[in-house]
Amino acid sequence: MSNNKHESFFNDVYDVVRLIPTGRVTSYGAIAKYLSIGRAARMVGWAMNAAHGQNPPVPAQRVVNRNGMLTGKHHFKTPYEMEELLQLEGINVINDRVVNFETIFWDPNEELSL
DNA sequence: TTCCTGACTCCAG
DNA sequence: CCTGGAGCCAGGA
Repeated sequence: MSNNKHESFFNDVYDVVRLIPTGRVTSYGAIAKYLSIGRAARMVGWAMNAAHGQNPPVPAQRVVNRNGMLTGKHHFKTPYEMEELLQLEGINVINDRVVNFETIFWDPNEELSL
């Protein structure tokens, strides 16, 4: 990943998100921890806010909060898009929450070797 | 410059 | 189990 400060921070986040396998999800906090910014999980969400229109695309729908809830759904084109994208990838969502979250959770801190 | 607001988490009651 | 406060840090007013 890059060495620069905040400019590359967004790109670092995007890179990690792009590595999330189809059918899996991770959390803002897990990404923050992986990027060594510890508790600044909000920044990951902030980065997602600017992730629209990136090339290659950033699968922001695969990033949810620590409980598997789709807290960012309102930031998509429509409030249903996030859920729909996940369903297309085989991820079930009920009541704004990822079903079987614990099982399909993908932790960059474990899946990616530092 | 100060104040406020988050696509978050953790911890104390 | 639920609620509130604090930490986090970048931007906008």
